[in-house]
Amino acid sequence: MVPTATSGFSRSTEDYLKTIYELELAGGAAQTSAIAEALEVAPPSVSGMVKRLSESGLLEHAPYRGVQLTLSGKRAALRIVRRHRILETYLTSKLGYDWDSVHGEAERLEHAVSDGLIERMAMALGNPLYDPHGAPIPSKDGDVETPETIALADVSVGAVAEFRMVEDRDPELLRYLTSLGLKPGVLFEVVGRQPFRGPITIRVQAPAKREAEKVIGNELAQALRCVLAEEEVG
Amino acid sequence: MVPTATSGFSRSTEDYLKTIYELELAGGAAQTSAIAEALEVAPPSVSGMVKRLSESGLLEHAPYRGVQLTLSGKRAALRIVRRHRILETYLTSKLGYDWDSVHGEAERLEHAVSDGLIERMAMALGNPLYDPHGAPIPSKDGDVETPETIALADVSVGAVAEFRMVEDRDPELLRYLTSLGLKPGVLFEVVGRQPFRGPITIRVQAPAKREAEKVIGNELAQALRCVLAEEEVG
DNA sequence: ACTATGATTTAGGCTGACCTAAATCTGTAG
DNA sequence: CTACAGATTTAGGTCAGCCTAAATCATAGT
Repeated sequence: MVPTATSGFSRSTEDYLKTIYELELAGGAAQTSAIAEALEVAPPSVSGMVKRLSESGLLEHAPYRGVQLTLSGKRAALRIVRRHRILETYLTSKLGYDWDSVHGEAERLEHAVSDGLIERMAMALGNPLYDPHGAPIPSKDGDVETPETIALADVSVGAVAEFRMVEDRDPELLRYLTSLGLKPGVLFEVVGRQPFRGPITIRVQAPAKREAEKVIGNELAQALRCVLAEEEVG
Repeated sequence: MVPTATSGFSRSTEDYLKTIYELELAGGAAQTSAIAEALEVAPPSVSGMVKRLSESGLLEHAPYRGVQLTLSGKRAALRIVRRHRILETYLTSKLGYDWDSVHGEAERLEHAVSDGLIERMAMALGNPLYDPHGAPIPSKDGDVETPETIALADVSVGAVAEFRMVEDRDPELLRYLTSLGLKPGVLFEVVGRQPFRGPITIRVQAPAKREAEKVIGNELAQALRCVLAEEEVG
């Protein structure tokens, strides 16, 4: 009678929609196996749920091909993404959480908070545009920025770039970035790169600190989204 | 795999435990029908759940007689009560909610927040002892005050008393109390009472305001928990 | 053009939590 | 002491979401 979540959809439905949305962003149509892996569920469970979701008009299913959110599916997904990111921002700004520990909390709360509470949190935060990991927060009516970023691994040697964004899922990775002084907004210069997908050396521009050089493995450097810094005029 | 709630119990289980705890407080052993009514569920559903809960050791069931929480059941129930009341307090103090609109929100969130988040909220509030409706907040390890209160309906004419506490479930009732100037901590004098369970007239001691008289129906007056004010010495 | 491999779906089952209808118990009133 | 009313439990069914095992499809490589 009283649904678990506040959308009229079940918690499970909300999780599927969000996951599918994120997979679509990362690469076209979401495959059954990718959804299954992301949700830690067996592939047949995905087939079953996909059938229900497509009967509800939330997505379209081309059998054996993949799945695509409809407009209403995308709306519902973006609503969850907004909640998730506002929650993460609120927890870090107002309750002293570190950026590496907010994901799990937001993952549960995103289904339980009312729209009204989310808007109050957003208001209390001054309607932020980015979450603590640099991800853009969708607006209430479902518009999201899709930032043009490149992987740190692709910044050329000698260039100065700004670290903008990283996935929020891996606490260890985030703690490691903290230890490197890397968080969204930080500028760094690429001072070297080893061949054969080798590690990259950067110099982080820490304010009023010695600018130590840091070495970053290629795999990690693929996950760090950056934009090239504007050249100073003069 | 990942449970809905953070206790290892299902949301439903948590709701049953909390409800049974509250019914026990109000009058000995909780009856099946009372649980069913409180949870808006059919009586056979309660029988079924009670069986599962007693198999889990959370309560003892005397068939046809009623149900009583075990120690571990009570612990789990008090944990939810604590969460509920801290959430209500947080929402009113930090996010501008009125006391009439926090119950539903807390009802959903109490199952989803982590223990850590609850403690952070409690900390941010300065570890409050009462929620916005005057109900005592159980400690982390499950101690609760059981305040000695009497119904406003039982305060004798001429006496001065302090309004202490009211149930949080009925938003309309709470808004009505607001319109009367009644909230926990407010002092009032009983200036009259009509016979045959008739209405009661009180004078609320509003600071720096004209002390208008208010008339309160007997049924409402039963719901308002009060303590007699200490006599001023002198 | 065919076949093997991997992805996907179908088939068939389970569990928690709910329901209605029918049976059974309890306590009270005569 | 019995019978009945009301409360409770049992019986039997549904639904969402998950599972494993088996069948089916898509495609890449010969």
